[in-house]
Amino acid sequence: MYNPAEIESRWQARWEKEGLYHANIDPSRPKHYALTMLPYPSGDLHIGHWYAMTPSDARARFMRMNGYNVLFPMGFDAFGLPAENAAIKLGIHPKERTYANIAHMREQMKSMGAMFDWRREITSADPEYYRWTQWFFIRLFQQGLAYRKMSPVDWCPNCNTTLAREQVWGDDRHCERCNTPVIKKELDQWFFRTTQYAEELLNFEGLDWPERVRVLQENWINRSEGASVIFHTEQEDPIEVFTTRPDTLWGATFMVLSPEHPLVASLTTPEQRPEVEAYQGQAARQSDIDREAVDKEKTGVFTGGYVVNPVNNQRIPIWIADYVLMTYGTGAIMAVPAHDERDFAFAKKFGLPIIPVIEGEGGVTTTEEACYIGPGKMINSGPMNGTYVTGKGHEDAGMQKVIAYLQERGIGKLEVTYKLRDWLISRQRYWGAPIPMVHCPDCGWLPVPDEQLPVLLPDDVEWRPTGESPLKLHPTWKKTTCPACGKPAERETDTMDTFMCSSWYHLRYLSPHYDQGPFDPAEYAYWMPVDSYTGGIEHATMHLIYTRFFHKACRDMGVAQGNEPMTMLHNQGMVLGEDNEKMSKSRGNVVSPDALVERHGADTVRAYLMFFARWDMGAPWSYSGIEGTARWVRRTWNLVMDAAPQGGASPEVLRSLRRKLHQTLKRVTHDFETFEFNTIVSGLMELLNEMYKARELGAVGTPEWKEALDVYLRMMAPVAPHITEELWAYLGKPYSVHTQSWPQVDEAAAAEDEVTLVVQINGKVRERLVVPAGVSDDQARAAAMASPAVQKHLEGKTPKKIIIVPGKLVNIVI
RNA sequence: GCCGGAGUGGCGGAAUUGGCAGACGCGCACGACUCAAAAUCGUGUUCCGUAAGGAGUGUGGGUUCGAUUCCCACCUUCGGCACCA
Repeated sequence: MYNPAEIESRWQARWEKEGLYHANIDPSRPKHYALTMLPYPSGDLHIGHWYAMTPSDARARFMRMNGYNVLFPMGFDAFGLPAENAAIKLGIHPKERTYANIAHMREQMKSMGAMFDWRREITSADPEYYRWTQWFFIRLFQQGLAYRKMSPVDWCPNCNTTLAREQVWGDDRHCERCNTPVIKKELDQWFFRTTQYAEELLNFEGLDWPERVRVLQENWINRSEGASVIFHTEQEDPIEVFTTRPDTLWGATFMVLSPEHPLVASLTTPEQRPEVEAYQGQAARQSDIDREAVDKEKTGVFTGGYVVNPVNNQRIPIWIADYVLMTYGTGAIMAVPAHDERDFAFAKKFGLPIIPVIEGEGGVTTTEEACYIGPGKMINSGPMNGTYVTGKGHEDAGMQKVIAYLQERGIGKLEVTYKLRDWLISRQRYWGAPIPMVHCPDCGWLPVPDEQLPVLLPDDVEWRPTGESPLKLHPTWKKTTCPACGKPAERETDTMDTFMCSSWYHLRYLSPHYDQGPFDPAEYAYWMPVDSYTGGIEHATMHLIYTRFFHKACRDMGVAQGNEPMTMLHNQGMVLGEDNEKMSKSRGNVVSPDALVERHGADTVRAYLMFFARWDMGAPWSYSGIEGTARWVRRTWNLVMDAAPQGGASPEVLRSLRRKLHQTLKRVTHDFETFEFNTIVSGLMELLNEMYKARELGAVGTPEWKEALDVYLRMMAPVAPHITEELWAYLGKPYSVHTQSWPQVDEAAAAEDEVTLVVQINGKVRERLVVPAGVSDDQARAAAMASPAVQKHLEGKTPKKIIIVPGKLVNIVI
């Protein structure tokens, strides 16, 4: 009787005791660093964690059986808001709660039977870990990649903290954690210069990553090519604008500044001042939601100031309008209403002149009614008249000509702009790694000396939210002395965004207790880079951009090697509830892995998660569906354990058993390589069905049968590690099945000796003929024509044409 | 609006390169075993049709001897971005 609970706990105990999954440097074997994104210790392991981790584990096991020395570590991304929020609600210290959750989840994870090397476990909230998070912050600061800036930031009034751009979601711009609409707040904050790597981050060379992630990152970074052009006010103040359409410069009839633009105050004439200031106040009070509504009626105010268009010396008015954003480009635009929809709408509303400067094919251009934004030849553009432009990027010859013209006259130059912004690191919260910086009234901002790291997070703080950083309210914590002059100074009281912790965790796994640096260089040299990274697509524009940035910055400071930290990436989809909705407690559709393991065993749960959907797509859960996989696992057990007829199998039966075995091996091997877990399981199911048939026909006891069992168990081992280990031992084979090598395909055995030849007439299947494999085209044609069914359908007509796909198909065209 | 993915039986899904659509599993139906039920085993299961046969991979076109697969247009849906100059 198959008893998964007993088998699984017994083998797990033995594997752990004997260190079966310990990964150590071994120069004699090729390495494989398999990494799956570490969980946040929310309290309970979710079926989604199983869905992410167990197929990744199976893949890691497959690689191990293929001769690789595999590192497959696990840890906890333990800092962060939810722990703090939950703690506030329940009155339990975040640290206490987080570590209790970790203890619980670690035990839950062990029930997966995964090949995690627990000796390498990390917890990002351990001082032993965040000492090095702080060390990296200081290195980035020393590289000039960390800087402080007063800036308007997205602030969640419920979480009482700042949010990065990607932590603000949806049309109503709400907090990703608590759904509260965010507001703007002006704060002095730490930033990392991710923008310095914008161009390099667009280069995915050598990365075996999904197209989807690449596109998301490209859109996020959003490179646009154009020119920067300098205009001068009548007071000779320069105003720089960025434009992707320098070819339309002759059509610029006004300029628009963002209401926050620094020059607005000095440009505004006394008579316009009241109106301008009122508009600025109104814009400041408006949330981004209102400001960014696309179809919103344009608003704006004339400043009273003018600039001169450098190409034609036209004097054009300067307006301010909230459709120009301070956070993109230079916060100022040249407005060309004739060839930009937004400028067109603005000009129409405020009665500003519209001058067409591009004429499309057939003389099409902008009229009072419609704005023409397509390609064409330049008109009304003085020396550039007649130049053909597409309006798309630097590669356009017309564009090059225009930019060259601007450059010669010192008016403008080639420019590339990115939407990517610098990474806002500061969080006004308690449960995070303290930013290791000290502010001295005389010396300014200085890093905490390395030997004083870690800057410990104190336990005795008032972590209930006040809108101020909890560390600021601690009576003594922030008081220190200046590392340079020794005078009293204050610590930075903000903590770091947790994405900082997860940007380098793959390095800490290499040597989690190493105290001479963030990682042991010998371990780094052997294991890095990560060969296979798996995790959710939701991290495409956050974690995966940050960790790439981090790696490149480390490379440039000589701490890391290579251009990329993770060479291969695969994303799993999401397991939805049975109701096809996202799982949530409030919907009551959450699937508990613990209950499933108790009922079916981990092997069945693992197998079902691999089988029930394409891994990269995900699908709704089905409680009845898992019965099928449970049946398969049980049938595997019974195949080995049940009494069966001995002997009597014909050579044909044995031949076809071997054929199916090696065909399956070929397929399963391929599917493991390409992360197609669902067809791995279905392939094994098919093979099992064949083995049952062969067993009924007396195959048991033959060498073919023994080979089939051996290979079947090896193939199944990565999917269902416990039952295969048990059956492997039962068959008297050497411990452990998981250290066996992956079987080799016998191509000759896998080859078919008969094939089904499909005969079509005008593309419709009319006959299926079983013929020997390797049949010649002539033989195929003859066999097809000889078929009575074919003759019947030919109705005596002569074929016009006969197409033959060797060994597969004959299509007779009449 | 822009970018990307997806659309195949009652359901989850399969189909190396343009060549047998629906593997595998769920569910369902019938049968065996059983006093009975569960479990297990067997058979069947895209739709229409008694059958011969016909239709069929979101819709409409196209290329081709042949299209789930390639091309064009569109619809639905999911995800991302969105006054980005």
